[in-house]
Amino acid sequence: MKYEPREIEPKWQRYWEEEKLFKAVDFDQSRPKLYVLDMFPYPSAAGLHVGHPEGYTATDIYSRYMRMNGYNVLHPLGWDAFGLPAEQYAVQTGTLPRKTTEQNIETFRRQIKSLGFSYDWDREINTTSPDYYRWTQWIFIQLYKQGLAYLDEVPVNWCPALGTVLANEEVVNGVSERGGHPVERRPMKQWMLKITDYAERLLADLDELEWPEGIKEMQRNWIGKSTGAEIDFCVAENEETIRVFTTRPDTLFGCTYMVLAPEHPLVDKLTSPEKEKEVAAYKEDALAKSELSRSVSEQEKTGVFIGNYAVNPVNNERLPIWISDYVLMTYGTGAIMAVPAHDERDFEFAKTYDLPVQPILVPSKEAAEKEGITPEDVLEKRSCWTGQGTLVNSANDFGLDINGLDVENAKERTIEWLEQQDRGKAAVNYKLRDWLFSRQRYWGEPFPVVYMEDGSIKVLDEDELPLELPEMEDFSPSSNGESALARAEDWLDYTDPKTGKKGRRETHTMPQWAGSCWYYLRYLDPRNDARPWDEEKEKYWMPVDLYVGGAEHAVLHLLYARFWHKVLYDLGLVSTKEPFRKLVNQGMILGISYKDPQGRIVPNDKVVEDGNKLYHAETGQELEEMPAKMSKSLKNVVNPDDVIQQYGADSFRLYEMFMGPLEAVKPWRTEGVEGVRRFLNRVWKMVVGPDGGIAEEVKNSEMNEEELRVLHETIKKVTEDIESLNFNTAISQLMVFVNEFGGKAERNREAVETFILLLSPFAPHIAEELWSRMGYDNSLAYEPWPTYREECLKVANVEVVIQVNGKPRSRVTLPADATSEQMQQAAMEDERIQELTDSSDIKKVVTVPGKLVNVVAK
RNA sequence: GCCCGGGUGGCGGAAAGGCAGACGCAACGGACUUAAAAUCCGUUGGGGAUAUUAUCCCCGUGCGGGUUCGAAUCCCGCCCCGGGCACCA
Repeated sequence: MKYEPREIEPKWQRYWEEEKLFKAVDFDQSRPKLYVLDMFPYPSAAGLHVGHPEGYTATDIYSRYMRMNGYNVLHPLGWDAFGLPAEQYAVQTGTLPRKTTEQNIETFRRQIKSLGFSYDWDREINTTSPDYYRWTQWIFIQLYKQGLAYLDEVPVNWCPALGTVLANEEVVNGVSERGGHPVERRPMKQWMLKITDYAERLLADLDELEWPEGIKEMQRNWIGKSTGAEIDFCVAENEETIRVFTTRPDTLFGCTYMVLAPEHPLVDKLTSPEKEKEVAAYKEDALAKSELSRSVSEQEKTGVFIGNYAVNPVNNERLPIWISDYVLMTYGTGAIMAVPAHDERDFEFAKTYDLPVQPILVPSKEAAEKEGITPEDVLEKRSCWTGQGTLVNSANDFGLDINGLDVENAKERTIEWLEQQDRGKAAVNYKLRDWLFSRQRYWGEPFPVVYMEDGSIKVLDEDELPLELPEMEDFSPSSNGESALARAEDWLDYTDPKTGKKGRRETHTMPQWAGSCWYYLRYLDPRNDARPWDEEKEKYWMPVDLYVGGAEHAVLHLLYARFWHKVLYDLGLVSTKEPFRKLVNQGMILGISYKDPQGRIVPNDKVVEDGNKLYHAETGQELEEMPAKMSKSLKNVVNPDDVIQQYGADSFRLYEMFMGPLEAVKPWRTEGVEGVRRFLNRVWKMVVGPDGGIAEEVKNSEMNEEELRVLHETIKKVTEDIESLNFNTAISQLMVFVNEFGGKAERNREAVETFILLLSPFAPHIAEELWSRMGYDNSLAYEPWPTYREECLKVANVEVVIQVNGKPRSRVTLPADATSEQMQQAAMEDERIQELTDSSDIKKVVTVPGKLVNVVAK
């Protein structure tokens, strides 16, 4: 009887679902809890692609394994379904987003279920369901009440093509991350979340997380903490002071001019009458520039002198004040002290406008040499030096002398002096900015906010939630920066049920990230309609023990969710400081593509095969294989439905895990799926006979030493590899087992049963089927995980390598527990070794017990 | 430019400082078959020597050095590829 995944897979999927086999039990005190979470998918119209199930398979294997180890596993899934792509798709097809979203979810659910994952489907959630988003709104209200949500008129990233503003995180190189449309800066009234209040904690608490170092580093860079000083500069002939932030207070004596951001509030006040025209023109220019042109660093520096001077607090030198767009209003104080001798940007600007350069720091000869310059180059203003060195020309008559100090001590001393003089203080700055939280879109959570006629802002009461999204025929955004909701007449008008006062609802909606900021908490108590979650359940299940998802969420989702979690923690609503204890990023799966000799990637439908070679159908150029990101345009997308149809879900799962390490980027090869399918065929034939019963070779026979060793080696390796998520090597060990036992005339029954259990987390359908054919009535999902016996791993004799000067020259078989002396003796007696060493002196002999002897001879 | 990853057969990839290439794919040879597919068995890093089939030698983990009895693995200096950040004072 043949292995037929198409028959057995749906059967077991039905069984698991009907029996609710993977139900997570709240408050089970008899077993330790384990929360294993996948980043929930965004159900697109294209359906699942092969990248999604990679992480899901990994967490499924781990969950199934841990259940067999006696854990009470919470492993849920849901849908992150609000957001721009769904709305755009709905606009294109002319259907309601709610409808298309429902269809997409249905497709995703069907596809995911066909892979046999052990989710607790009773906990399925959907961010677009009013039962869910009422609590997203509720959390927003808590943020508002904490003063962490505020309205601000800010220059934002307005994207005309998408008809919405975007967060800084959603703008990449000046164009929208989705779609690549141009983005311009434009002042608008927006909801902001004060994530900056949490910058320090978001940074510090990274240390306690078991996350990939790279992701933590990316978050650290994003938060961008710098320590330095704030220094006040008096303006000559004026009452004003200009405050700057600098990380290099030690270079204050080298400051020769100042620069303000063009938007700086003091610019107009400080501009001299004769410079007004020029300044106004420059400001207009700078503001019109998009983020793109403004952030290209190679661009030449421009600026305008505003006709006024500030005073350097350490030496009373007059410093011309300039404006330039290389100074950003959004970082620090929007003003800088320029130290051209020791800052590349200031140096470049000073060269352009012929401003004075004052060196005050000399590098050591060696340090300078490494950069290909000399200390004289710095002192004679030919080179800019930003590294370590010794301070010079840095003393005044008012008690500050930092000459001869190194950078660190000079910083400290300068700050001390500034504090004494009341001219500055130590300060910390973060690159992180507040989170722009509104979108001019229809398909998102409505803000529970009303603008009252008297000008006040009212957030809705808890009993007014959910504020449901009105159903609209036309939900395209308006061109003036308001969302479609501005046209929802009936919905807009609000009358306070208690006071009777009237108002108009907020027409913006929340960004896609809102729903995913707290979904892991809703899984704990998904049907609670009195509270977002039960606090006791939260205490039982949290934190998430393992979180698996793509690295593209390194800063966005993962930073936002941590921020909300910390707010909830401060409100006493959650019991842990951090939501996700251990994080793993699965690597992308690439498609097979081809490149021409110029390195250009050619779409797969333009590739023709002739003999063993590949050619471009049109140009005739010879092509070379090259993996590339799967995309419709390259025609290299693999559809999981096709793979499952042809090879089965177990083969699909096994192949995705066998390709290579979970975190690595790997190219998809359908031949590889055939390989693991062949493996499962051999597994089937190892257990099942031609009549469908147990194969007659499976019996209560004695195992020989080698079989015993392979069995226990397999238990050990598979166990350890699942623990460390090295699924590829676990699978190769399962293959080793089948290579050993598969063709044998006698296959020990116990060994075969153990093997089925070891295989079950990876290929659960075939494992269940074999288990039941072995005569068991119950699912194997809660069978105890096999354990290995140390003594069975040992073998009586081992082959010991004998090296001469580190090169393997001979091998001898010795008892595994041979002593160093015995090994040495065997090496010396070896004919080949004697031959090789007889004309030289033996200097020493190194032995590694059970492995190797190295004879060092000269 | 800066910060992370990573470079091992034809390909995906294995290797607590101890026999490099486990496991799989592909390829080749053979068995079965009228034939093919499927399946099974065998070979497969490169070069060379001896040679009735086995034995041996040299080279080989991006490049160049170093540490060590011994390096894919550790250290120093480069090159290339992938990802992230990018006028953040």
